[in-house]
Amino acid sequence: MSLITKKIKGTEDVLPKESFKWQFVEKIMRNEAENYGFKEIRTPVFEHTELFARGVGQTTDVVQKEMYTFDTKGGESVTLRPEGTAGAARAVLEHAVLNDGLPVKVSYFVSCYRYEKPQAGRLREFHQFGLEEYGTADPVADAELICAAQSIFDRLQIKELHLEINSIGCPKCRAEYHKALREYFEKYKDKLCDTCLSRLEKNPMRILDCKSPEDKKIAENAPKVIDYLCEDCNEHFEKVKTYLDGAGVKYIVNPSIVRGLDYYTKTVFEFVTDYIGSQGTVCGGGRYDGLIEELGGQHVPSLGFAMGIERLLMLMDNQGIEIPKSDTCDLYIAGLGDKAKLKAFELIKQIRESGLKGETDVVGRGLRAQMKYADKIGAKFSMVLGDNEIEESKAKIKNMETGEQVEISLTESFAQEFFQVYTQNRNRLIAGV
RNA sequence: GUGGGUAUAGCUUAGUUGGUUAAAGCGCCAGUUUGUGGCACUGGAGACCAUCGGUUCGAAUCCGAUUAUCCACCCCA
Repeated sequence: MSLITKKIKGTEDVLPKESFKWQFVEKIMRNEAENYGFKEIRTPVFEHTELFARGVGQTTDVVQKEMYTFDTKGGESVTLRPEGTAGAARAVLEHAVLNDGLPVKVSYFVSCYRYEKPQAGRLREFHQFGLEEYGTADPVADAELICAAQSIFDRLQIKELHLEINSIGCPKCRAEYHKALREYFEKYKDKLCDTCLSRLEKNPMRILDCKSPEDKKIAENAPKVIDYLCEDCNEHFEKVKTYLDGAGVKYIVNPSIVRGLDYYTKTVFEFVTDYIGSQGTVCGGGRYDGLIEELGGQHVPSLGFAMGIERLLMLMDNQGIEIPKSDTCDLYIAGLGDKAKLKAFELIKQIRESGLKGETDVVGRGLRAQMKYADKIGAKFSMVLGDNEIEESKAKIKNMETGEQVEISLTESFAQEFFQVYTQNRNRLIAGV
């Protein structure tokens, strides 16, 4: 296949037959975000490279080897966003949104870009829905945020998605912990895998979630973060758990949850499933008390999460969760002959102006083919329009499911009359008659 | 970046030990006479068998390379 009809590696098209799935989950996410008091924020796909380097962290894989970075004609380095948090934080800072009163709660739906090798649940262009909250250090905010994510999953009827939480402490207690970890793993230096050896220098916490069985064994007896949390962090974590218990949100504490982005502090969490292959994290987030300061603002304790839409959709698919299709057509008018086709064209416009979905033939098909088409697109009602109908100024509306026909007139009140038939039918459906 | 699997119509696949016009189901289009869809029937369009090269009288089939794609590591949503 030639280049011009080939999509870029790691990207995906959402085709007309499946876009309703995206629209459905987006709708629920936006709605639930509103219920929790989050307002949408929209930011550009690209930012100054420096933002991500500072915000996400110089040492992270995302920044070091996965960013789509390029120079503009003006010579500045810009980067396609690899995640949504940094851009949102930047916008909030730049426009002094924090002055509008705290907390500031924002939601977003964004495409993200990372130059990785594609596999199940991992794309180069992917989509995230996220919530961010700025200006609260209270553990109740952590719990509320997690609740919001849980509510979304509940409304989407997702099962077997486990919430795992942990606390990685503040920079102070984490430094202590890193030290202890290094001391511990030094003893097993000759047994650790190569990647873990380099982690020992860079970020020893990552050794904890190494998949290698041998390393896992060694990590089992490694010092736990929880034991190294300072009093403040420990109390915070305990309270988060208490609030979650209070809200009836089930979780397990997993000390090996680490999170790969530098900005996280204290509470971190993931929603994990084994329904979608090895990339099982559908949602990840936590607290990032230092981020706003890192970007040049005041000390503003904040937190947030992001969920991967593609992974979510894959999960729902694999669990056989049916997503309701939106109605495609309320009335199809089949026209016979030039005169009738013109009339059909006029009438269908009235239907659309009345707020309903209407279609008529646009490819020049015969009656039978038009009826087949009406059936195929799932039209609720159909109407045949020929010379007879025009002469009598009356036509029959056919219920495509029951075959039942009702006569209505082709006057200016056509759309209203159809609307009556339409609502009567819908009411009967609701009443279960 | 490192491994492994797979490449035949839009989709799912068949193609027997290399042997003439590459097959089926679904989907798509048209028709089954007089103005009504679903079912059924008939017909049609649609594939240089991923690409390039090699072995052979002859390759979708064997060999090699390339590309794409999938899966895993790594990393993360």
